[in-house]
Amino acid sequence: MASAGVPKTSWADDVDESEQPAKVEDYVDENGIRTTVEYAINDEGKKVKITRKIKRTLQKSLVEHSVAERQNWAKFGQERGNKPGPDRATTTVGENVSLKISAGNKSSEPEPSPEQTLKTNLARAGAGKVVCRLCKGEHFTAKCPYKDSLPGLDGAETPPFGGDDAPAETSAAPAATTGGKYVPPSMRPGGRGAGESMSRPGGSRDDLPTLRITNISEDTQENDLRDLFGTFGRVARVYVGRDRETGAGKGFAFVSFEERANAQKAMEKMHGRGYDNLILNIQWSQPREQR
DNA sequence: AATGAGCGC
Repeated sequence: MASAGVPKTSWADDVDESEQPAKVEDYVDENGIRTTVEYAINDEGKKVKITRKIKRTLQKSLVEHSVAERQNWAKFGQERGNKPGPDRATTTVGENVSLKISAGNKSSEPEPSPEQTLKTNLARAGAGKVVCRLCKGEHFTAKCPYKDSLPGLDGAETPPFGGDDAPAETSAAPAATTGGKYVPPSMRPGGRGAGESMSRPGGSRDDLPTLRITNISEDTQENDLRDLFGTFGRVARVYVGRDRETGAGKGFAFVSFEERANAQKAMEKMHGRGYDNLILNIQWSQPREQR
C-alpha cells in the first residue's frame, strides 16, 4: 500500500517476499524440457514473470557409466523405433521419498486418540500424588507400614485385571484387550493360575536363602559366581555390587539359592577359599528391606 | 571394608 515506495529495511520483509514465489506452471514436455513459470517481485519492486526452461540431461560424470549407457539402448516392444532415452510423455521420474529414521516404533504412532489424551491428562492431574491402596497414606502400597497387618490385596478381593473401582462401562471387549498396559500371562484372567509352574509354595524371591560374598575381585561377573556356586545346587539369583557410573564391581555380591541347605553347604565349603587371588568371605545376607 | 534395583497408585 503506502509502504510500496518506502525502502525496505527489515529483513523480515525480505523473508515474507520470498515466501510467495507464486509458481503458476511447472511441467515437463515430451522432449524432457522442464518449464516453470513464476511471478516474483524484482529489485525495483515490480512484478515480473520468470520463465525457466531446463533441459534434463543425464550427466555421465554423475552417473555410473553402465547406467548412463542404457540411455542409448535401442528400444523394443511397444517402444520399438522410438528414440533412445526416457520419453517424458510416458515416463515419469520418481519423486524423492524422504526416509525418516527413528528408534523404536513410538514415533510412528499417529496422533493420540481422544481416550488416550484423556488418560494422559488424568495421569497428569494426579502426577506426583501417591496414595496407598491399603491405608490411603502418601506412599506406595508396597511401602505401607501396615502392609502385613491390614487385609492384603493378594486375595480374591482385588481382581488382577480391571480393578473394583473401574467403571462398568470399560468392560467392553476392546478395552479388555487393548485398553491398558501389558499384563503378564500369569496375571491374565483366563490364564494359568499364578505361578503354576514357576513359584514355590511359601515364598517370594525376597526370602530366598541368600549369601553375601565379599572380597571378590572387581571384575567378577554374575556368571562367574553362578558357575562357582552352581555346583552346590540351583542358584536362583546372583547380584554383583557395582559402581553405578563405571560398572566396576565393588567387591561384594549376593548369591541366592533355591534351597537353604545348599546355601549352607556352599558357605561352609567356599568361605575362606581362594578365588582370583583373593580369599572369599561368605556370610548369610541380611534382608535388604526391613519390615 | 564391604548389605542389591526396580516396579508403581
